[in-house]
Amino acid sequence: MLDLKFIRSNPDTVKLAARNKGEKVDIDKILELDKKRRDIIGEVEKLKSERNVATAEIARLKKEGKDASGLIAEMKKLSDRISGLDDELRETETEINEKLLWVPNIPHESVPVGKTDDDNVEIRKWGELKSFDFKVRPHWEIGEMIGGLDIPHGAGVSGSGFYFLAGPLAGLERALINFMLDLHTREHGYSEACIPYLVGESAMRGTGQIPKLKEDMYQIEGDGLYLIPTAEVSLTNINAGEILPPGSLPKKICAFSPCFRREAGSYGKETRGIVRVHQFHKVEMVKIVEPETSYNELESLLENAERVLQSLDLPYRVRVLCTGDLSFAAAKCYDIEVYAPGMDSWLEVSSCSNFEDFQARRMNLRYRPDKGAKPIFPHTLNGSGVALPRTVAAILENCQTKDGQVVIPETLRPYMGGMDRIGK
RNA sequence: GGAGAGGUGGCCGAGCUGGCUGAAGGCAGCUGCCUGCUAAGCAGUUGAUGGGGUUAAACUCAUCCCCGGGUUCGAAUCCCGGCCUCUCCGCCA
Repeated sequence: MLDLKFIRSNPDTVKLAARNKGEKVDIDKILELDKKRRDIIGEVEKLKSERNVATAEIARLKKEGKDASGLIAEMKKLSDRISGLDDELRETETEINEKLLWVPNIPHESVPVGKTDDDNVEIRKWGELKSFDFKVRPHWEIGEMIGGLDIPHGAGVSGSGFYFLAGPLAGLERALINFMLDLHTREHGYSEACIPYLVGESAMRGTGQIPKLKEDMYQIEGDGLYLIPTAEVSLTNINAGEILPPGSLPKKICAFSPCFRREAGSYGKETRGIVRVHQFHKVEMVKIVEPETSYNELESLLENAERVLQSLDLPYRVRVLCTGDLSFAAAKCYDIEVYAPGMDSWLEVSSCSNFEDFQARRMNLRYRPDKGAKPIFPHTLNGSGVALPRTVAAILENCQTKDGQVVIPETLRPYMGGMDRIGK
């Protein structure tokens, strides 16, 4: 959420940002409502001030045993007017807030202006694309060959977009989770958290999934809860509504969680295999930091995520998203895409974003820089470190052998009881 | 799920037979003073949001005692709904 005062004094900046992001919002309508709101406030507060004076007078008269009925009758009328104006004010504010929730964050000046995925700019590549002296297979074929990737039964139990992992492949999944958490907690300075997977509507609003992306969320009927699409929601909202004390930033937390996404409207795209599913596991990193430091923190967050792929020796590229591909709440975002030779495509396994104070404002998360200082909105960031199914797919495809085995990356072997390959 | 109790400022804790109570008292914090040092003591001070105002402050007005409604000239105080916490019972990994 943007600061209403900022919108008031920089309407053109906000309009341009929305246009570059491909969002339609009526800023002028918001400004008009804001004007109306301030007019009402001026009037209603004047009346309340009058009432406060009269009320004290009534109290005094009564104490002295004098008659106050005339004044009381007068105040009754005044109070009616006040409550009428209060209603109107409340309605106006509700309307403004509702509209503010639909105003996207402003892209950072370093973000390239563009429309689609094609306008994203590659920052760097890491690792060698391996050459194979046999016909490389996509991960779903390898998964079937070595056993353990069971998509049909997932579909049978839960519908399309769900799958089972079994045996050593399930072990690979668990090894990856443990490895990533160990890396981030032991070497990157994050503290580990176990988090709620079901969250309330206010948390979803806080990080920006609601209202705009509501259709993509699984909702629990009857309880008003949502299944998290990412651990970001629980982690970033952890101190929502609070004022963090001096010295408490930066706060760096990571967590493993399942992620649930309806993927509404994306059928037909990338549906083979396990690169687009309704439920997957992910290790997520979240930072809450002082505003001046947030862009440095974004770079180190990105490095933390890259380390995962480097340790696994998987080639990847990093791209900075253009304005049109940037998500609603983000000011800047890097995607990390791992190369999958079987599919001959780059799979997004991490998004590292800086939201500046957009989320903090929505969830009223504040920070007091020094004792006695005014609270400010901290900046929030998050990045996947990294998403599992696509990483598993990339391992299967990059580490496959001619005779249909998969060589386990050395880093993971200690996590798999020393096992060095999967397959017959 | 059933039965009770409760949610007040950074913390503890009064007020809750409605009226200078944004809120006593205490602790913590800050600023002076004082005392060889420390401790103690004395005086003062310390919340948030929004409107107006200012280059910025100062200043000023309104609102805020879990949240949302209601009663009333006036509510932290009374009434209704919700959320959360605690205790006991039931259930359960």
